[in-house]
Order: sequence, then C-alpha cells, then structure tokens
Amino acid sequence: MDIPRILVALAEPTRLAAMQIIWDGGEHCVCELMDRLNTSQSRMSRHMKALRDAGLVLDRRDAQWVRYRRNPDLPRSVECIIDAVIVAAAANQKVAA
Amino acid sequence: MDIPRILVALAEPTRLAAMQIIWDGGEHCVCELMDRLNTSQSRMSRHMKALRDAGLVLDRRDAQWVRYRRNPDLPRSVECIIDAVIVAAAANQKVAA
DNA sequence: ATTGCATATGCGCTAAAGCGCATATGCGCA
DNA sequence: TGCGCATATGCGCTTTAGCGCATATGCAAT
Repeated sequence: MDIPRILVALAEPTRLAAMQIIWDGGEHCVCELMDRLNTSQSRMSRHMKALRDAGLVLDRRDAQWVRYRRNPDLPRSVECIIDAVIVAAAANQKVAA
Repeated sequence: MDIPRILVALAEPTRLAAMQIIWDGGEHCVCELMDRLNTSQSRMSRHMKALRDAGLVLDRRDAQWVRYRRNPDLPRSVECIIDAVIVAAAANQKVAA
C-alpha cells in the first residue's frame, strides 16, 4: 500500500474521472471509458494501466475487450481515501456547473 | 478547490509527512520541520510553498521564523481527504515498523 | 551598520510524466 | 487463413517536478 503512489494515480483528472465511473462497482471496458471521457485510445489505456499499477483497479480479458473494475481487496484505509476523493470531486463538479 | 492539485501536493512523501505533523493543529516553523523530516532547508521551504499553493496550509511571519499551520477554512470534503490520507499513511508506517 | 539566524528563490540540471503516432498483440468471425 | 475490432506498447518529444547550490531577503540583537 504505497500511499504516495495511490495519490499520484488519483491526481490526474482523467484517471480521477475514470475512478469515479468505476468505483460504483461495475465493469467497464477501455472503449467505454475512452468514449465517456472523450479521450484517445492509447491515452486511456495508459491511464488505466497506471490505476492498475497503483493497485486501485483490476482487469479481466473478456473476448476482445478488457474489463476494468474496482479492486475489492483494498485495505479499508485506502477505500476511505478514494471515497473521500470521489465525494470531493463530485461536489466540485456541482459547484462548477 | 482543485482536487487534483491537492492530491499532487499530498503525493510527495516529505510533504505528506509535513502534513501529518501540521494537521494536529499546532504551528511549526520550517526549521523544525526540516529537522524532524531530516531534509535540507531549501527543499523544505519549497515543499511548504507547494502545500501553501495548494491551499492546505497557511503561514505567518513571527520574527525570524515563518510559522505554518493547517488552513482552518478548508471545505469539509477536502478535510475528509486529508484525514483519510493521514490515517492511511499512519497505518502504513505501523505495518512497516 | 554589521552580524547571524531563518526563510525564500534564481539557476541549471536530471528524472519522470504525459502525449500522439504508429505498430504490435489478442481475440472472434467469416 | 485473413480481416476487423479492442487494447497495449515502443518511440520520440515536450512539459513539469524535484533537487542542490548559491544567493537574496527579512528580522533581531549587538
């Protein structure tokens, strides 16, 4: 559990947005994320790799797709960080809107 | 409230350690932090500037010293992030010890 | 005014992050 | 086997972060 590494992973806006999508519990392929976050394929793929390397998400091959999902085995302390970050980011988006 | 900027600020180990010291509520000069965190003067000063620029701490001139303290006006959502990060970092240090 | 301690900052350097582009790989289907 | 979609990655580039060193600034005391 490398806290700085986790924070770095969450500190990039596109990665944070991806976490917001994934954290609810579903599985999401790269192409879906890349469409919803309006970014390129290679960029999205690399960002997902960063989240995976930080231990925040898991991935699974499903035919031609790779499905990413939240890592269910994170320590509670790390889940608390992510919850707090997502809440704060969501609150911020409301203010901005 | 720029969440990514806050996360970047917290993602550096020395800055995170400084936040752990400051978050309790006291005032701490750069020389104290630099001694306790075993780092150089310029490095510590710059890291404190980063925390200040992120809005996490405030500073105050007191004679030859500059006292840093936690920013009491942070939104609750941001305080939650910092609390969670500090708890997780502390838990980690126990495991490592 | 000078000295000394505390802090900030300009400068140059190195390392790392992030990106686009092109290409490779994995998989299903015809 | 060959094609097409989804994903990953090598490469080169640009930007940014972080550092040490030296120096500037602020303040107090002599």
